[in-house]
Amino acid sequence: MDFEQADAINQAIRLLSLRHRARAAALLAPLGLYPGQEALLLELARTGPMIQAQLSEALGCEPPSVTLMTRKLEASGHIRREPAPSDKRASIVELTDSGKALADKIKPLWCALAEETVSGLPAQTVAELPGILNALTGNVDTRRTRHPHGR
Amino acid sequence: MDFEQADAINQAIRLLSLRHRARAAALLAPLGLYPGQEALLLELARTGPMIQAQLSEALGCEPPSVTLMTRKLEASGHIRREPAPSDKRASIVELTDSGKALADKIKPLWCALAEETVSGLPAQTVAELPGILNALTGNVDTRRTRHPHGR
DNA sequence: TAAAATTAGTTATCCGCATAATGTTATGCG
DNA sequence: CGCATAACATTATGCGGATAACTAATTTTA
Repeated sequence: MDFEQADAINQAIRLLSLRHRARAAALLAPLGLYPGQEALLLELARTGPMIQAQLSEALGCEPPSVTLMTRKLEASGHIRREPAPSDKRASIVELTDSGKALADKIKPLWCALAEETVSGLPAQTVAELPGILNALTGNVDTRRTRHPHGR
Repeated sequence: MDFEQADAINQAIRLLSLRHRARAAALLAPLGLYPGQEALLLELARTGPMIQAQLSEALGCEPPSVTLMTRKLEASGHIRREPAPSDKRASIVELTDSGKALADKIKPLWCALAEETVSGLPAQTVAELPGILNALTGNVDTRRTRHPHGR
């Protein structure tokens, strides 16, 4: 692949990251949320209470990031952390009523963001989009797919 | 659009951002670069010297971000900043010899990253990918959607 | 031409996310 | 058993990127 084409792809991904995140930030700001926090709330709303290690896995970010996110969301009253009875190392994270209400407010915003993002594209492209993006992600994911002679 | 589908799209974009950036970071680390800096060096290599406001426009990030990036790249000797003769407010940014050499080292890495990213996808999808991603970006770009398509 | 508005750049501060190092608890094995 | 190792969580630190507030220089306009 020549550099022009490679740069077009890499730059497009970089710019999409910046703009999609910025747009998400603008939509979430009225709810008092920063981008990234909505993923945590939605995951808890979808799957139910879980410990931080599971959240870290589900969100695809590292445990220290989850520590900070949960601390802030706990401070704002949207989640609650309780010690896990079966494992004294772990904290079970769950939504408060406030957090559940907030998750319900996020959902329509999330739909609006996705619709805005794909507007103007052919329906077939939209339908294939998640699969394509996940394939790209899987190709560069060094998190789960550890290589034999890596690190 | 229902929430499931919307979330699949938004989450896929979020995860791709994280993973692609992380992979870029791993590739750039041996060169002493952090992700984001390569875009600045490549833009200068492509277009030549320009003032920071033009860099900000080209990179799609805000002027304060450019201030920090240029300061660090100047400190590591890869770029040089000179006062613009025609406008005493502006600084002209250009690559040093070290910066030019570094840009040439980045290019193969950038090609490798793009190839890795799209590996396994049908050639037609790869060919359409930049256009699709740019369309998505344009849809959520609240910054300034002028320019058609350059580079 | 003097005043107002715009533009270039910097500083300060915030957030998300990362890695490294630390303390604590579980667990696997000899 | 007991001890080494792995796993959960946290703290500290650093980077990219954002906004807000500011200085200084340029342009517009009254």
